[in-house]
Amino acid sequence: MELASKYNPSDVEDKWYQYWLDNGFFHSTPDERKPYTIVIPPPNVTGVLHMGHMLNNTIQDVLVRRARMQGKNACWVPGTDHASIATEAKVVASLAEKGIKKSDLTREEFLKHAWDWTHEHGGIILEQLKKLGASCDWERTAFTMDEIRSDSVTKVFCDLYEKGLIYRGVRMVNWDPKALTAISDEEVNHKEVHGKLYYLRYRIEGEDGYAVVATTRPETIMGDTAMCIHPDNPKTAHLKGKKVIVPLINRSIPVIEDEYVDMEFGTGCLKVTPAHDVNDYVLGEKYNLPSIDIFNDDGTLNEHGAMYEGMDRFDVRKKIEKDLEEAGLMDKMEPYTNKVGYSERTDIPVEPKLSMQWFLKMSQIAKPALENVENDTIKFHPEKYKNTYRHWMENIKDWNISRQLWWGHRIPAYFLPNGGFVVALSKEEAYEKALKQVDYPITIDDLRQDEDALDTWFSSWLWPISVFDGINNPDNEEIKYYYPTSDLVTGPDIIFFWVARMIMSGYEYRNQECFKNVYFTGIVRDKIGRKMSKQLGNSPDPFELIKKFGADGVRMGMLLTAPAGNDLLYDDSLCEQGRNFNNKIWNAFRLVKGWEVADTEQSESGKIAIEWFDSQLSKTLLEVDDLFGKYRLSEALMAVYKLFWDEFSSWYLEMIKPAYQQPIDRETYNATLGFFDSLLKMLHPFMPFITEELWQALETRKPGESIMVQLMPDPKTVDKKLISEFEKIKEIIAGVRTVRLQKNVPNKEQLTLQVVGKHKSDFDSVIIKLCNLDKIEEVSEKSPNAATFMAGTTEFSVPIEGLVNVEEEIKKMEDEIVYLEGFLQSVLKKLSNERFVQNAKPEIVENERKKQADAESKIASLKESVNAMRS
RNA sequence: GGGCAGGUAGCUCAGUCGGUUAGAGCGCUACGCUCACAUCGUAGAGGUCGGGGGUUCGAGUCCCUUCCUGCCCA
Repeated sequence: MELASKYNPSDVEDKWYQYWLDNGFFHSTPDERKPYTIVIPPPNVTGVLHMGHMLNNTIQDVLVRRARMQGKNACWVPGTDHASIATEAKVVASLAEKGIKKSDLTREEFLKHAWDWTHEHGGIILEQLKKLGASCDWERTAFTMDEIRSDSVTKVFCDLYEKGLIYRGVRMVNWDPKALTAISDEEVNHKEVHGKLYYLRYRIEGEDGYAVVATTRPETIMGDTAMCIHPDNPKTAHLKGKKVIVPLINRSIPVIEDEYVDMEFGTGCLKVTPAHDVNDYVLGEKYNLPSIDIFNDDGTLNEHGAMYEGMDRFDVRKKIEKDLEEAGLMDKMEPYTNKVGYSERTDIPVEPKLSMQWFLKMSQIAKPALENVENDTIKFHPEKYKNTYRHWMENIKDWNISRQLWWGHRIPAYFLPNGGFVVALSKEEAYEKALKQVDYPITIDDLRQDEDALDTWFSSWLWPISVFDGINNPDNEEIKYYYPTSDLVTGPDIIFFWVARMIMSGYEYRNQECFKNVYFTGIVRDKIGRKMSKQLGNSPDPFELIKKFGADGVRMGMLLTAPAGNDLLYDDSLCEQGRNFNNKIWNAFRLVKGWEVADTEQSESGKIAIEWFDSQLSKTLLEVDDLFGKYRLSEALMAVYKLFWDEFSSWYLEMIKPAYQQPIDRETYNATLGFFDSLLKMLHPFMPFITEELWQALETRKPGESIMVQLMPDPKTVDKKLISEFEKIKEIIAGVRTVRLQKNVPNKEQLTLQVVGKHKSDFDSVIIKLCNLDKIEEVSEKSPNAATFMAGTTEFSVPIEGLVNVEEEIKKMEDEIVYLEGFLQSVLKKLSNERFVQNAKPEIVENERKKQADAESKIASLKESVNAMRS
């Protein structure tokens, strides 16, 4: 077989993915095996794959493939969510390009456009995942707005309403004037903004003089309905019981007193705008103040804005500043930094706004969700996120679940002609309920369904249940088999949006955890730590990367430096490392498959190599198991990487490698194929494509066979003694190599190795082979013209006629003696300390004694050599 | 302002119960195109663990304090 010296991933990746699909290896149905389930964090249906998805889905695929190879019935459910705000915004924008305004369309017409858009762009991202090798059960692909999921959402809404957990009310909400919808508290990002603090003069009614109010938002004065002072503040005491005049519009408002006012801040006078500030809203409620809403939904001022009607809120701020100055009503202005809430979706400042919304009461359903994370029924990796989670859960607020959008699940509430509403699964059912509720004649057409849609998270929080249809059919076979799911892999940025709420719905609807482990990935950043973003243009195109480094290379790149929860500073060199590793595997395979096999007697070094590597492999298998158990995937990969590259390629293969153009004995060859088989299996979860390609070429396979459905090798007993003895052998070999390098002795020139004193010769065949020696001999005194080195406590020497500079050798040894004596001193210091000997554990003391003996023996032997060379 | 996480080699990170003169990968340096691989091989250099104080026979590890970074919340 002729194999190129470089591995070319693009030759094989599509072929094997198709093979896996054709053989149905990704598909799962319930059976008697143990289930292993992951539900994908559904990406936005109209999104495209970015580096975060690459990381996240690589991790999921590694977990799923490994579980499958452990004999579990692995099921990875893919899907997308409808992302109501983002998608609606995209559809509105695309319609605008065609000159169509959303307001000119009916709801039905708009939704048709939205579905068209979804069908056109939806699923691109899932196709992209296939390039990465994702072993999702594509037959199960779900969408948050498909029929099963939509029915589940409606059902859950009705159920929670029946339970009294959903209510409707006027509340101050975060209004996004661009998306034209309310958003939840979690969708607001607070940013520091450099602005001004304006000191405005409010004339006191019926007398001369002003009360000065400090505000960052002078444009809201038209909504003022009171001024508030602290009852105990002497500075403002003269205002008690008075009325003041709102600047420019000359409306008279009362002065109220409340301890809420911070006496230190500004002037001690607070303007109260109940319609436009959360805290003012509370004051308004308390003192029964009128609310004057001065804004339209799009952030322009309405008729209450007086002369500013129709202008945008930020334009008004500039204009009113001038107008106030001209009117002599601006006392002063100061630079000021404060925090402003921005919409996560549209990145514009959120407007606090009073509006009628639907809310879900959280306190009750949060309880089991908190408890079961606290008691590790659901484990977080890394654990530190438990803190974040606890903090949020203990301070939880009701969830605003309505959105003023069309794209999404419409709220199943139906208004009655003369007020009131009913909540029902369908309009027909609503009509039946309505008939019972009203005492006047109505027809079904008199019912008007709420215009609003539900928050997207109100559908994704059901995901682990709804993908198995566990809401509509709570007793179906699939939900019973696959639920609770095993692992969830997601970013810490959606711990509240999604993770916490899934946990709640899990307990509410299954009375059980929805997953056992949550693996929080880091956020992928660029080399210098910036978040990847389109604006910065610092995000690589995943497909260019796959083209350049191969899917396996990119997967490895993503994993290597991505310990859970740590941000990943992405750099192309990571994928390069992955690609290089693939090439290493490829070439190791080329070497092995290139050998001619003969039925000759097994070589001594081959025998030793097999015995040693067998143990080494088992040792790594156990390590990898342990690391996976702790979700330390990058370390698990590194363990396999080192096993393949260092132990297998650099040591094992060199040990068994036949001489040039010589055949290898069959016994050694077969063992090597066995090792290769095990190594490929260990590597497969990380690098599915190359491992399948080579596994198929390792032996003749039957159609329909695949490495991905093989079982992981079982670890055998690890011979620790053998492994540690072999580590010493490596040291000796490295010593000889160093001598060659330093003395410029080419490899082909045979050398003799002398051991000063006793030497265990079991591994001599290996040392002789790897160092190209003619023999290893024990000597009582080394040759005068020899380069020397220490391995352990033993001194070795390599006689090299004419190449050894005696002074240099002596200097080298003297340096070594100085170091060892320093070391010995520190050991002796410890041992001469009575308290150490008394208090430390016996094995620690014993170890120090051994160190002392070793150091002394080394020093003695070196001194002897120095003396011998001097004489 | 409150809370959380973290500061260990040039970079990214491990470091368990306090116990070898602190580890890995990458990068770097020197030499080498030895017939699997230069996407490689061999060898090597490189940290005193953010600063200060304390506990201890012994501290990267425990305590206090301080500085810095990131995240979350208000």
